[in-house]
Amino acid sequence: MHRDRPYRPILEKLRAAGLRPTRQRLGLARLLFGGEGRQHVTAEGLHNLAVEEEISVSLATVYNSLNQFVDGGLLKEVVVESGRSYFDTNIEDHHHFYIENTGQLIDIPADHVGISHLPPIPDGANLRSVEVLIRLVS
Amino acid sequence: MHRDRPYRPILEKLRAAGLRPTRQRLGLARLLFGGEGRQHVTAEGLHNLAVEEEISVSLATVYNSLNQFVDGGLLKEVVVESGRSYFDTNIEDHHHFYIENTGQLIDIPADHVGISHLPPIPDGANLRSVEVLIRLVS
DNA sequence: ATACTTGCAAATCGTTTGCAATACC
DNA sequence: GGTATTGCAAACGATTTGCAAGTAT
Repeated sequence: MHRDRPYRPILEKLRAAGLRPTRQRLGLARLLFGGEGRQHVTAEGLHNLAVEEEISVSLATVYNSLNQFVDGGLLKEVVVESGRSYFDTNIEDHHHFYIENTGQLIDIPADHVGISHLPPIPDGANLRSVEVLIRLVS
Repeated sequence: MHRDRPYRPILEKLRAAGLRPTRQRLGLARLLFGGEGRQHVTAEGLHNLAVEEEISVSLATVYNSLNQFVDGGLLKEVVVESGRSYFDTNIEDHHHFYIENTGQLIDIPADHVGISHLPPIPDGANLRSVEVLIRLVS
């Protein structure tokens, strides 16, 4: 690859996830994790962003990359609407506001929600996550 | 309509929601709210059930009916996976366990989860709901 | 050199819709 | 009779996949 900005940390991120740092994965990762760092994106949104930034990548590759980033622990998927997937660059435990009419997602740090007790987990099951989703309309 | 079991309460439910009690809506409503009362269904699951019970109804009508039931306040939609919608006959405020590998949903009554504090709601927004989803794997 | 990745177009999945035939009031 | 509802098939939007061409190590 030609002499682009190195972005060592992003390159490392990809390697850490076991992904070859290809032109398109580097470009997408830079949009997601570099500089201003997007919080929440949809596949289509990220593709549009890439097009604006002159990063040439197909929508199929955006989908594939997002899934690989999720599998590699670089992103979390947030499900708030059936039919559209959001991806969150915040991979820590946390919660969300979802503004239904605008489709906007807003992070809520885990410690801003106090959960005082939970029911016992069904036999034989293992806890994956506890997600609080606060639906709003504006 | 021929002399089927009357199921007065179900008929009333439909009327209350402003829906004509047609053969297929009555059949579906009976599956959902009558007797054993299913908790959680998908459109396809309900359609299969209908076929088993010899209720002749098309998948399109199942989808339409489920949406009408939601609009009429007879059902709630639960979003846990993008790409598939679950419908819940429990219309009270409550939470869910979701067993990811089996796709099983389990209700948690609202008072089994203690939420001690929430962050302030963004300006100009109105609260719709607070949903706790506990993801599990078994 | 080899295995992995890409892009395109076609395929798939769940869901919605147009419209003619049918059922409800 | 007039309007709402149904069923089918076609349309849909989001996402995935097969495969030939291109790229990273």
